[in-house]
Amino acid sequence: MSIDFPPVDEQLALISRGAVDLIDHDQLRSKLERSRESGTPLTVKTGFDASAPDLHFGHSVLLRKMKHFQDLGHRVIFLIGDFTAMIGDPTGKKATRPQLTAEEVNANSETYARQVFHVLDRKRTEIGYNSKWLEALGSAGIIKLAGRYTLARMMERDDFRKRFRENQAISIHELLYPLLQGYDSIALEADVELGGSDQLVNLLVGRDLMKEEGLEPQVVLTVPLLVGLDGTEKMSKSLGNAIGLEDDPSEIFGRTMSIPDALMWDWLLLLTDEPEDAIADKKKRVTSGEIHPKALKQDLARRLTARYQGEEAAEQALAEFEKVFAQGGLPDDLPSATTDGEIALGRALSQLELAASNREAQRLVKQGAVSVDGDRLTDPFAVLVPRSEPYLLKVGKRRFLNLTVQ
RNA sequence: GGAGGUGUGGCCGAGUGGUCAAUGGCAGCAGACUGUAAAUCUGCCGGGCUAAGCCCUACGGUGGUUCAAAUCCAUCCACCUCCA
Repeated sequence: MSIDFPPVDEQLALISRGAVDLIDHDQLRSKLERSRESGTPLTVKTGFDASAPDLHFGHSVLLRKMKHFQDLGHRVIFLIGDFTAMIGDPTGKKATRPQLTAEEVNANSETYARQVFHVLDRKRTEIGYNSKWLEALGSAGIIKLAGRYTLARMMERDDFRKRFRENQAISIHELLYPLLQGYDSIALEADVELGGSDQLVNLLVGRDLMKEEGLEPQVVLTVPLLVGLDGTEKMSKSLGNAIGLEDDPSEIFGRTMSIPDALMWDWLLLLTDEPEDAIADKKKRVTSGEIHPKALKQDLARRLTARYQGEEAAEQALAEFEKVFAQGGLPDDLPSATTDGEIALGRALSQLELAASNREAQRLVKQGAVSVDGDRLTDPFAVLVPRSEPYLLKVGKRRFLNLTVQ
């Protein structure tokens, strides 16, 4: 069966949108031309490390790029590195990574399989596992593969060179990672490989190995690493600056609102399909004072929430956000709890998990972070006596609780 | 095979017998300011106790020396470097 592809220039524009590296452009063009003439889709490979348990917006940048290819009619392979997970990608690392167990890999793969389809088209995505061919390679195959690359070339990499120079350990198996990843491209006969910009050197190894194998080398396309909520570090769950694809609507909305204004432009480019000139125009209008940055950020937050949680939930999240933060009001559904008998304020906070510990609770109260029925209290030993109406506890800006004292 | 080094709170990193719940930085939390931002300023930042105090736990593990140990000794573990 053959497919009608959009004009090559149109495809190139969408593909290169937001990209960091494209190696190389002319080769991609000729691949696209051939594909269009013959009606054969390009094979687009994206490897995912099986080490990340939950997907977040950072991953979605890459997933969206995959989606672009999908929308254009190409064949997209979501390749789970279950075999390479035994090594762990050394890219950018200062130390050897822990090797995952088979169980961890399996669990993570399942999570992937569920979460990627928040972005990708389920019916048109192939999921692959590189153990399929890497296991078959055997030790002889791996030695042969290793023979195609030299230590000198491997040490051109900044991460390895740096570790070597600083007398940090580099295990032999780490050198195999890029080679095995490159072998994936051979096995799949990939036309294009996508990855984060930190993956550039790994992806280029794939190109080299393909050439040696007598195949047409893959085109390498990298996308930027999304900067997280803090506005400086790349988004990662362990840094706590991430938004998960499966987070609650109010979380997605609220966290998006918390990014620094300056980060909005990046996010617009990488997380939405808004045309680049439209983004530039908005930026100009914010600078000139014509648009308030908050309005723009709110719109972005609403759109992102809607994408993963639906329009309705997004509207609700927006309304609630305005009510709670802009107007100091209350959220719609307040959590509630009940205690038996009178209780000191500080104790109530720790027992009800509004604070991590008693000491923490007392600190918060003393710092003026706690209000009861709208009045700030600063005495952690203030007693909440039984009454028919619940007390409204507020800790900081966003922790609320309706407390009934019986 | 030989010689040496390192292991401190979420992270980095001081501290080499008491004044150390442990300097400093980052991260985090809270307050002020705002647009819930950012930047800035301020405070907090192991836990328990109705507390300007007391107690418990903590400096890789275990055991010891000492009135007193993150600091000394022994031993074990982990990691690293150099020489061969």
